[in-house]
Amino acid sequence: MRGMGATIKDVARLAGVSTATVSRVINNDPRIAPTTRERVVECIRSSGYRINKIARSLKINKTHTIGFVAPELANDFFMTIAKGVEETVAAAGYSLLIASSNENAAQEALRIDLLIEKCVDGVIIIPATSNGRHFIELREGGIPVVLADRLVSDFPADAVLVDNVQGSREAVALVIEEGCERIGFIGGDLDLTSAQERFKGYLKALADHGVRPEQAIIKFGDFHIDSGYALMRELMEEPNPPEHVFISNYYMHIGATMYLVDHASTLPRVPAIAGFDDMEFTSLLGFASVTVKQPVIEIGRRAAELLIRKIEAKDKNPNQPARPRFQILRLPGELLVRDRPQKTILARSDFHLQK
Amino acid sequence: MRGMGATIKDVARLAGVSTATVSRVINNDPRIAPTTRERVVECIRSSGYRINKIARSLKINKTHTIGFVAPELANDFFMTIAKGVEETVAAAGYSLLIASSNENAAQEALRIDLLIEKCVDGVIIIPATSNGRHFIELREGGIPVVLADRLVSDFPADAVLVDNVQGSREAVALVIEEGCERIGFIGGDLDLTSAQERFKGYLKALADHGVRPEQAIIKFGDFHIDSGYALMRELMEEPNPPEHVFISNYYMHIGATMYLVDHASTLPRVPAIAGFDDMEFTSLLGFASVTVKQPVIEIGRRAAELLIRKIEAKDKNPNQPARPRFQILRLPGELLVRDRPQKTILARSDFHLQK
DNA sequence: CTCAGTGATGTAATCGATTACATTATGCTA
DNA sequence: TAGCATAATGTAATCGATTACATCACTGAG
Repeated sequence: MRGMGATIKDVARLAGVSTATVSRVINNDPRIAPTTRERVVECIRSSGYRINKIARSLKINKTHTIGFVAPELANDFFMTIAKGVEETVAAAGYSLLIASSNENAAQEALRIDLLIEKCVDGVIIIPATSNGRHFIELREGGIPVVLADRLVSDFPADAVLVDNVQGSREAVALVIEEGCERIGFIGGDLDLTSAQERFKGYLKALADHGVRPEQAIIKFGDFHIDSGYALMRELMEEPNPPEHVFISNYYMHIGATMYLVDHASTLPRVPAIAGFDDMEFTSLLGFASVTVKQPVIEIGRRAAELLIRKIEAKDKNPNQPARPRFQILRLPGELLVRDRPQKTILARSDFHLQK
Repeated sequence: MRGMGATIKDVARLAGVSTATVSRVINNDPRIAPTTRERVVECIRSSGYRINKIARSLKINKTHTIGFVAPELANDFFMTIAKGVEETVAAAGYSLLIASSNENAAQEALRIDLLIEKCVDGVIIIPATSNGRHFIELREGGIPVVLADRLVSDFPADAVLVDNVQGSREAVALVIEEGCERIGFIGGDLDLTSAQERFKGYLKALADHGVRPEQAIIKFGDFHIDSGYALMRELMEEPNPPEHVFISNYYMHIGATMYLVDHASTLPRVPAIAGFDDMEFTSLLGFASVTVKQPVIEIGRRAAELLIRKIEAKDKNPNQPARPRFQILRLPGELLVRDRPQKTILARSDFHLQK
């Protein structure tokens, strides 16, 4: 913290006024005489005074800080949401206290405790698991919450996320309509609502077209690169592998692609991939046919807007809002159709370490 | 902020003790009688009391918060540094106030002002530009600073970064030793020290081997995908394009690869790429020969450790540390050698929007 | 028995702001 | 010119903790 900066008292003494007057100048209270204001402003400058927002927060009971909890920081998807959030809250005069839950409900609970103690004005959470029991402490503390990307059980709340069912349903439908009915599925842990919903969309698309789902070519893992790699292997080692695979997240898509690149030469037929998520590098993944592009930044922006609205509503009317219904905003995904799956082969080489 | 939570006063009343006693219990002061402690603890639980760290911070003049300023949030490299920082500071009991400078010195200055006013205990900055004049306000406020990844002029400070010169020098040397002397260069804005240093390493490697640099195949841009794409085009449109190109950052490497993929069929010869940075997706970039892998998380960890040491030193001895010399920690990069540049072609297709 | 020492707890000032309320000065009306 | 509205500023309580110092009870030494 600041070592020995001037305080409001120092400025007051210097300007020969009371601290109340200085405070009013700082806060642009209109009933300060222009000449006084000028003198105070000058003293503020000459003393190098800077407001201490900790003191201010204590008094006005508002920190202008919002908490953001994500399962992981080094993750393009989550951090693009964070970017949307930061943009939006910064424009509204808030700053962002960020915490990683490390994909772990216990750590998530700890981080939330900390945010509460630090008196954040609101919180945006990308839940680590489907377990939201520990979020109720926020509610008890009267802290507005908005969830992003995923929902949780035990804790109904406002949330902003993509329309997962619709997205995967459309992508899979498109593949079927192009003439391929046997579509494999690679998905994330069904504990996560996003994984559930994307699976549901897949099943719906099949049902819409009278296609019966086939156990053997439906695989679940955990939304990470390695899992995508492993599951694509499992699929390709089936007696009768599918010619098209729907992969329900970006990182699994990458892992699966890596597997195909590594084994392209030995596979009888390289499948095409329909994928959920279209991120910065998706266009480099050689086997993609269709992808569902999430409006990722927009998810962050909307979540932040919603949160700020809630905070300001609460500021105006601090007694029970008792709003009984929560708002779940499902933004539409965008279907990106690529050329027919390429026949060319993507190159990948493992490296060996030198020296 | 919290609506109506119990305060230390409420707990004190409930337990029939003074607030001092409650505070001592909270802070594990040993001279509290076991029976009293028990009673107070029970009252804390039953009242749902949580400490208000804002009030505490005001009194003890320490927020246990550190600021982190990066040029961009949705960036794998910066956020991997952030991950290392978060891990480390969280373990030491600090939390992270994060801000994006949007690659813009003016915004950077604003964010730093805000961090000062919020009384952070220290700051880690990945500078947006080489201009560090606005950092001196931190010094004046007595706030410890550590820079990461880049240095700035006008503000000598502790810093943690990779050894850029050494990394690019080794990578380029390796290419030369493999028999290719005409190596193109694609680099970032020389305003950034990282861009400067990597260029310097390139030149040094050439000089080491008696190779004269060739203006026409040395191109500068801005460390982004589009710039990499554009510069690779420029290079390939030279009358006599090089057969090997050194690209001095991850995103430019990606952009350049995209250009090559898009134009592989029309190019007389697709160059191999030696690159600075080896990130999650580098192995998917088909033309890489050698890459310099930065210890990215480690940069974040070390920066955080250094900062925390400085903070704690200052806590112990708040008067002028006046340490005259700053510590610049240059971590070694790791050279990753891939198989010879692939002859296979990576596939990429642009998409068209449907519906 | 007295008194110093020790342990447990309380009193009250303090951190740096904000703000309700009080006070004073000023101008305007009748 | 009295009287009152209004403008400008000051006084002091307050936010919720921490902590130096004071107090008090008890123990054991002399």
